[in-house]
Amino acid sequence: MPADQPPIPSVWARPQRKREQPALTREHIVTEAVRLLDEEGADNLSMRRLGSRLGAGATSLYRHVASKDELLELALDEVYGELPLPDAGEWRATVREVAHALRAAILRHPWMAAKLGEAGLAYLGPNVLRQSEHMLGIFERAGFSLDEADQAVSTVTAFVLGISTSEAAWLSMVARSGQSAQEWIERLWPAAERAVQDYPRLRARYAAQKVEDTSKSGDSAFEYGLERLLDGLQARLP
Amino acid sequence: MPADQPPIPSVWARPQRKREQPALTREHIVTEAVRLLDEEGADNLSMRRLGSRLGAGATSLYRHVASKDELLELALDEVYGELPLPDAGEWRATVREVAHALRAAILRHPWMAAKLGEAGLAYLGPNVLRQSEHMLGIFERAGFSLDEADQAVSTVTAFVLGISTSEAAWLSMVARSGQSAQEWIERLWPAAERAVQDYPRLRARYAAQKVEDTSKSGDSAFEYGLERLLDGLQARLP
DNA sequence: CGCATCTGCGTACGCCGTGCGCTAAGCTGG
DNA sequence: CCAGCTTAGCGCACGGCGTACGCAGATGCG
Repeated sequence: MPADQPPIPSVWARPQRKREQPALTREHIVTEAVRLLDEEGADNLSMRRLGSRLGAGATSLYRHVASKDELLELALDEVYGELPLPDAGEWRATVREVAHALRAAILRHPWMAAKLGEAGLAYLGPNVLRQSEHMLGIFERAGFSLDEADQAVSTVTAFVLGISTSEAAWLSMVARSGQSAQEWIERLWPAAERAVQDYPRLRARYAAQKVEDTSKSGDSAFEYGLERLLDGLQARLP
Repeated sequence: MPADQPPIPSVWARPQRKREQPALTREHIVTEAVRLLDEEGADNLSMRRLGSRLGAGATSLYRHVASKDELLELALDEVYGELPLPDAGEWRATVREVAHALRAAILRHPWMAAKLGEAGLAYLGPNVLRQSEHMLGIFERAGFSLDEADQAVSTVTAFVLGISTSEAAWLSMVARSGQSAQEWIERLWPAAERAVQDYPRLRARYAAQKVEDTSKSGDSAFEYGLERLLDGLQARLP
């Protein structure tokens, strides 16, 4: 380490970065965190790594964010902000649109599912609140009481979260492995075949899924469940 | 550190623990891990802590378990083993029973929800497989094709997982805080009130929930959603 | 200009998961 | 009964983690 030089009395040599923009903003940090999570997965988000991506030290982030957990809550709410607030005529179509959008967001950001599982939905992010209010409105206008609309929203959200979580876990696993989904299936196949051999129904299912396109079968399972749910809700209306 | 003593040539002094039972078994480790998770939450499970609970060093566990992740998969499957495989007459009642049992297991072991979110359901634990096969059978006997039974199982499971995950996250948060649920609500109240004040429907909902028993309202939301889902599925049968 | 305030950072602490190589206990074949 | 091999458990060490703390420089205010 060289001895610290005497300061050079020149305007040009002076550091002079005069905080044109504060260089580190909560917003900036959160959007970069989302990027890092998307690109490298939840395991690879550390304050040090995030800091260095922003050209800053790890502990500098703590000026803008209380803890890593808080940062993750912010990231979650950020993604919720991507969701639309559609308001078409027919309630089923509207709910369908929101449900599809939520699932799409989770599949775009697979780390979301696990984090939602830890944080729950009670954490009061403004975008989450806005989305909830909006969905309550949709069901109320469809003819549900506020009480029942609340339960309906919980039900639909739970279904979307639950089914997308499984898909997201699968996506994360494949992404971590660095292989393609097809390769991963091939590799898993022998173990899976052995595991299900005592279960005739599972065996038939696995065999069928081997030849299917994985993402297509996810789509159809999602749509099937969503329609059943909407059917069940619709039956409550006069 | 004292110099190592010369060995005492007596039968009684010799260590003599002759591996009556191997003292550390995969089974033993997994059940203790579940206990630790239940008592202290997922954040407080570390290999060192688990080891010391078993009177062993942290790295000794690795003789029986490949990694912490694998241990968690084993713990998950262990809990799945608690679930019943009911086989009564009416399919709705049977599905209801399984759904309630799964939710109860998640609420008993709140760490499960988050771990399921990371691992997905594709991890081939024998107890998970048995449960899946059983549910496929229930729906098939009810009159669904195997194809549709598979989607129905996914749907019901997704709903139960999704809604229980939210409840479990809430329970974990309360447990971590060391306070009672009621105290926690009181403390959160001012912030919540401020957050929802621009959203009339949410405001009404929050106000109503303040006086309700939290676990009761969880029960009723669960039952509502489950019945709607079963209604929607039943409509597919002749 | 002087001072209070705020931002970023270096250092450090106590954890974590886990790879590696040692010891000693049991098993096996002669 | 011995020699050799397998195996369970452990101590140590490495690199990484979240984050508390206090300093240094820049900024904004009187």
